[in-house]
Amino acid sequence: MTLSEEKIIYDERIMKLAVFSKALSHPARIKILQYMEKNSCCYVGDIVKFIPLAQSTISQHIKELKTSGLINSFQESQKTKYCINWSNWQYAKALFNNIFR
Amino acid sequence: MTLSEEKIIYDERIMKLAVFSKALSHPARIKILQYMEKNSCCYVGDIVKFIPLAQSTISQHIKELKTSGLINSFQESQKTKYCINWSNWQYAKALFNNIFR
DNA sequence: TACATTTATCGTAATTTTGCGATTAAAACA
DNA sequence: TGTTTTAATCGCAAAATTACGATAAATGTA
Repeated sequence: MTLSEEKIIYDERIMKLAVFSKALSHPARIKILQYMEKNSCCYVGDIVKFIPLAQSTISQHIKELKTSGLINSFQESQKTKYCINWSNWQYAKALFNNIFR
Repeated sequence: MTLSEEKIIYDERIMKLAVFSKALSHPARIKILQYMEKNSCCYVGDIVKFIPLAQSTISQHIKELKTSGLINSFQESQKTKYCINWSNWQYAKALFNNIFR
């Protein structure tokens, strides 16, 4: 990044795979996803009870999962419900299947 | 890590999945793996020609892939040959398949 | 023997990640 | 209305990641 000052361009699918992989690269985030898969959705409080990390830390991990596109959120008055984003989930599945072909 | 000073213990499969995901969480490393998959193996120099990053940076990425267990290395006099570690590759495939079930 | 090739490693800087406690904001409830 | 519940965000510190150039070590070649 010194000589050219240009960022390398990677193709779209590689970037998506990197983003999904990064989402999965922390064990707490894997546990959160597993919980959501099993229970279809969750609230932040469920995960706080499930994983021994501070509420703010759990919130941050969930935010990252959301940024990756693997989950989305629905406002339910005072609570926020988080669920797997199944279309991106399928996309991720396809990308991982493709590389581990 | 302040109150308890104890690290959370995650189960073995979750940790492995996190490690494999981290390996895949950088686009350059994905490209390296794709190159190796196609060409069965590679030398550092091949990747330096393939991806516009400094040789030291490529070396670092390859080292990380090796640490993750997804690749291994064989010394060939002055060159080092890197190849996919197929048994761990299969293991990774199974873990990703399992979570994206 | 001198030089070239190949890769690893060191030192460094910039950025990102991880984790926490404290605080805030909004809705629900008594 | 005051209190509780739920979750987001801020500020901060420690650690890890990413990238580079410089250098070193080992082998091959002229």
